[in-house]
Amino acid sequence: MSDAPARSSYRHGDLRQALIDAALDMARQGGPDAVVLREATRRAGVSPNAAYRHFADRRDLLEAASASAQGLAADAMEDALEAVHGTGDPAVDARLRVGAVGRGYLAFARHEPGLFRTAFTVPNDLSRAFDADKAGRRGRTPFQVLAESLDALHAAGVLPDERRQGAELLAWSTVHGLGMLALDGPLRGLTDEMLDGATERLLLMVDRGL
Amino acid sequence: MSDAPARSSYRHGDLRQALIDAALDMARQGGPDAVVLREATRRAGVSPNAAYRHFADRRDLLEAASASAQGLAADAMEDALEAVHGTGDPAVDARLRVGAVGRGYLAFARHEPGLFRTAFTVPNDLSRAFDADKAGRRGRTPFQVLAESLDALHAAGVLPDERRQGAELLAWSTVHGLGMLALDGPLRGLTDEMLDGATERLLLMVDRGL
DNA sequence: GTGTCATTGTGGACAGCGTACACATCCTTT
DNA sequence: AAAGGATGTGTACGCTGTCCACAATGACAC
Repeated sequence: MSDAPARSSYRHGDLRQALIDAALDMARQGGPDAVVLREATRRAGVSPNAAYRHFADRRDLLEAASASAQGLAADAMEDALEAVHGTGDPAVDARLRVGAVGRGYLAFARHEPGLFRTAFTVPNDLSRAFDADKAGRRGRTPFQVLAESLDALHAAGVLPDERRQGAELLAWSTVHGLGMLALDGPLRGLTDEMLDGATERLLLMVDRGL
Repeated sequence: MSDAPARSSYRHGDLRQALIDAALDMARQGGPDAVVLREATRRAGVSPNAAYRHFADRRDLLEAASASAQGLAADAMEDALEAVHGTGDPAVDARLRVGAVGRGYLAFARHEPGLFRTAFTVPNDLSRAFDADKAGRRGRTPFQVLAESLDALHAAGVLPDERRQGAELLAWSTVHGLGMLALDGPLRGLTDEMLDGATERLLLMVDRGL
């Protein structure tokens, strides 16, 4: 538990990113409420007020951390997507991919509950769902990953025209609800098996009901 | 903005309930994070530490407020249920009622966002989903209202045996997800019409997909 | 180089929070 | 009337987010 790395120069280098990293780390453990500005500056080896040169206030820092967390969520979704083995049948593949997106989302919720809540629980409207700072390693935000998988479903003829619009809402709501209920909500303490079962049934319902 | 009612006696009367009411009021405006213990004691006209005679800590107070909020959510669901006009056909009626439960849940989310988040976002596992302090005016908790409407669906023969178990998870996840996304999540700022549309499509999907 | 200046850091201060500890007041029971 | 538990008060502590004035730094014009 030594002090901070004691930067050599007066300037820090990249304080903004260091603060976001620290915030992300706290968020990982305790969710958005666990993000405390002073502690972030402490970890960066800097005085509390230094943070205000990079963020308007705590909320602002939290939003930056939330954006990063969304990027990590996107990565989890891309992971799941890459794990899909194509069958050659475009319609089947498109459906498999939509399912994978949902599975990836829920995997992220389960493996990184703190980050999940930080990503999707901090106010943040749709108009900014495409900001680059929310993108994962492949350059897509979670919303984009979902939307494009639905586009493919549409292109493959599985999802009829009149049901394409707003399909994001349905799909997202469903998996998001399970994630939230299983995390803080009344569904905590479900065994992994029960969650797996619920996940598959949910995805089946979406597949049929979209 | 006068001071507190200045209770006549040294004892308060029912401080516990007064604190819960104050907490509920704060939660109504700003959700769980807006519940501050000291402010609650101020509103009750009592010193900060008095709260500790009735609650272990802030979290404990918040949980009591959450339980009350769940009772109010149950009321909204019962309201929606009472608004259903029976058709005489048990199967149709059962389906209508399940839909009404979902609609009531989402109506509560929209009309009382702060209370909704207080009710369903504060950790709280299933094992305590039947506690009396979470019940509404008709004595049922939100979970019970849902579960019993699904029982009816099952009894009417609409929901086959093998799909009855865990059906709560599916139904609840779906509406809860929409509620959360529309509140703090990335779906804020949707117009009422869009929300209404999404709600109905979602309920339709559940009706078909359960 | 030297002077100027915006940028990015520090230090000290303040109010508000949750909570601990010691003490005061009241109600009930004997 | 005395005792004792329940419920309230007072004071205090460390922590938080944030404000203000000031200091160090690096970039650029001359």
